[in-house]
Amino acid sequence: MHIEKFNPSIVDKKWQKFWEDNKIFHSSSSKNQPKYYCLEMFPYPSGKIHMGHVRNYTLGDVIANYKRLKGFNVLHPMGWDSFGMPAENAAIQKKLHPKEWTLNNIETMKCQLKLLGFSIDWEREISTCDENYYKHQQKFFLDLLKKGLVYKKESQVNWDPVDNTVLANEQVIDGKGWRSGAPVVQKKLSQWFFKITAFAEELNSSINTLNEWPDKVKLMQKNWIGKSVGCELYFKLKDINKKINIFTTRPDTIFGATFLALAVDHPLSKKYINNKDYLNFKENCYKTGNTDEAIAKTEKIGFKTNFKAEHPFIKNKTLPIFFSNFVLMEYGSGAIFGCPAHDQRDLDFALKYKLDVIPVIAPSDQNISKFYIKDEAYTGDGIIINSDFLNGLNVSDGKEKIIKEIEKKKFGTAKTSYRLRDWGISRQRYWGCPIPVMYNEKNEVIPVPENELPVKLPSDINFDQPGNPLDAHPTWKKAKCSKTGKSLIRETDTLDTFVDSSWYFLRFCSSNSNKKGFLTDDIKYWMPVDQYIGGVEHAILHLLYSRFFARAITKNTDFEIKEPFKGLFTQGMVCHKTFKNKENEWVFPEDVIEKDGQFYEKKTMNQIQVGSSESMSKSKKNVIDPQTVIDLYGADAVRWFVLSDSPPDRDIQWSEEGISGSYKFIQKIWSVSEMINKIEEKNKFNNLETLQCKKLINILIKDITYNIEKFHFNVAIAKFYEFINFMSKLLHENKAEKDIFKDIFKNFLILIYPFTPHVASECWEKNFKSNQIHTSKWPDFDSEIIKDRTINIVIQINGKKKSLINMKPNQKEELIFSNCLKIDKIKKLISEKKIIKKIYVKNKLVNIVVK
RNA sequence: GGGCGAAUGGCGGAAUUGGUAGACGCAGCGGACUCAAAAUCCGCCGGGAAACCAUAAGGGUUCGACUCCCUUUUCGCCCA
Repeated sequence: MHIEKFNPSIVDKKWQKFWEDNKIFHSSSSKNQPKYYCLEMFPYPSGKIHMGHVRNYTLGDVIANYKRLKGFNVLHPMGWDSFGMPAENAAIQKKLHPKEWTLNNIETMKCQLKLLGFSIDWEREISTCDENYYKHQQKFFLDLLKKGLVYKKESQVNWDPVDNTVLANEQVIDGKGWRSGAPVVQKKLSQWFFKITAFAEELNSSINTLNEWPDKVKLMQKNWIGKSVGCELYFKLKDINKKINIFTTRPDTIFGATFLALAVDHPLSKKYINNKDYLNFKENCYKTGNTDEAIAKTEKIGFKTNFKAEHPFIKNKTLPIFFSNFVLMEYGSGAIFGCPAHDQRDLDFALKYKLDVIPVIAPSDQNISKFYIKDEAYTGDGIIINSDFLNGLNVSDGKEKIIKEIEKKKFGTAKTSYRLRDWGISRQRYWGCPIPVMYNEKNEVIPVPENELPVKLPSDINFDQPGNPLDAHPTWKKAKCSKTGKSLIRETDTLDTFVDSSWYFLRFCSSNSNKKGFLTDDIKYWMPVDQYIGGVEHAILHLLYSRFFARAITKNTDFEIKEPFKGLFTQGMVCHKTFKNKENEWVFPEDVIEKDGQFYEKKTMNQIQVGSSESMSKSKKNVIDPQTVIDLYGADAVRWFVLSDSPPDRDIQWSEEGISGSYKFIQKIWSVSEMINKIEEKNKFNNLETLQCKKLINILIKDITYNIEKFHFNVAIAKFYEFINFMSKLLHENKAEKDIFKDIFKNFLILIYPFTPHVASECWEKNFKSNQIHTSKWPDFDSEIIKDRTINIVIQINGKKKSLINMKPNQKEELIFSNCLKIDKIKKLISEKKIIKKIYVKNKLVNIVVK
């Protein structure tokens, strides 16, 4: 039998054209059908798509296709996160206007995404640098200004004195500007902020409702928000009329307090500015540095003062006061009380300075009288002891009670603090959304009237001078007040690009609405995003900002959004081996050739050092261009490969063998299809194998459905291999019956369509004379056919597998045991031993415990 | 330093969550077809002659542990 090869370069284009011409992937505007919103993080248009994009969008595409076949109205859009620094760098380096550079890149990348056959609704395409997008953002900014959620304040920034610009933390490398190389200075600058802290509590508590998010991401957000519940507490100083304020999250351990520790520059230090010993000590403290890391690593040292603090709850008890290197003025009030028994840092300090250690919490599973602290603090929960009215309570009840008491006696107040800081959104750059405000001669903020929006970026811009190009523009910033006619100056800062991406998922719901950023009816129907897919690198900022911004802009509207992303999936990275030549320079994989297990540089045939496999990055040149691979193997093979080798949430190793294996599999689907097409009608076997085939397709339906729902695409793929190998074998042995095989294959094609839509569509057309596979219904499996007529029951002795017994399911326990005991091997193993216990797990195993 | 997670053949990984460890793929080995090669097809493929031993190492819980608990080691991510 001669079978033509499957030719992806022709077939891919054919179907991509068909899908586009017939608008197959456009979501329906009718809102009667159940909806499914599948969204992948939109790309920054940096030039070409990379393998990470391919993986991300393939994962989403499987889900989108699957949900369509399941009968959902699917929204699967794509857009461009198109503002940002690289466009300005390109402008400087290549003398290209940022807009031109960006639009070119979008064009290229859009073509590439289409080459992969993704089922994207391109009619909803958006781009954040488009004024039709950012004009709505400017409106939202003004809304938030009205709501009091945007404000301006002075803040410390990283300032590059050569480029005259603010740098983000990640643009500061070893204390120097990444572009100028000049030492960065700290500067106070007036900047715009979003009041994300107003939502700190809600953003924190609502994390618990996100049960389709990875625990890892939820934890990272919780840690970032950093809620700590505790109280402020005032200690009176003995003999002088002064108080020291401390913040603590463990007021329940107050009876175990044996000292106070203050930051070296605490206000009380003024009393010691003439004390040489103190000054020396202070000098020493500065040496240790002030990062958490430095503090954790260095030995805790203290300087004992002559002051004593009165214990608020124990009459006549005083606590010594130290300056120390492990308390910083920047945190809280620069003072803590030390409870050595229940804090390791405090304990280390107490042991060094021979201070009392009073245990006040005992583990509940231990004998209290025997419990004592040696050199390890006890930080767990337990029962409070040695603590007067708190005795017998657990930690959380103790906290509650002591805080009440503290407030009652006016020794302090309950306080919840958050690590989260307000979000600084000012960027001194050109290629971003202009902040729609102006200033009058008194430097007062005048919001741009809504009917004057959008504030457009000027297109004539000059990057020759350092600093903010907008600020340097000769005319742009000059404006007039529409009411008074007075001259005004525009804000020349633009918005952080994280603002752009904080609401784009709302825009997709109404992407063609000109008047409003989104329409209530649309977001009521489409939101929340049912499945969001992207890299874990956005686990904190982007996802937290989106949760905040969606809340903020829908607050007090007719549809408030709590959580924009119902389900979140974070995919792993695509890795590749790294190559270095003799000169210690990175070498692209395409310039390397393998021979007898050794690697050589193609040009010179010099040997190449092979380094570890790392996530693909341009700087290490360990990148594979998706375009080349698509040209060579076709879209389906590439899609298949990025899904096949590893679970989607882990890193995947790109390999030449892997992609060619995927290509072979695509060819195999085609050859099975062709063989089925050519089965002779007269073949009638009704043999065991065809029955088995019927059973296997039903098992496959079950397995694929289960594994797609669980995001176990790599397992789904293994199941496809297993099935097609079985079919292929029967076809080769000429044991296949036409009608039955066609029927089975029909279901197989529907199942594999979400993964490899081109080859599935082509096989469908060839076998079933229809180009409508996408209108198929996802098949259900027949649970009767799946059932085994006989089952293997494992026989264990003392929990170890010794034998198998084949029986009909649901037999009586006694019968199974008696059959087991008839087996020679089992007889032998049991002889001379006493049967202690028999365990039977229905239809699975028996375990005979002997002695 | 703290928080979180991971470790299974030569490699990537399965094991529907406490019940037959190693599915499936890659690499490798043997064979068929071919003048030959590629492609394709058919076998084998953790160790051990076997009893058995094996899921990073050691302990525990259990009739039974890759799966749960404790200790150790290594690696990864996050916060500083």
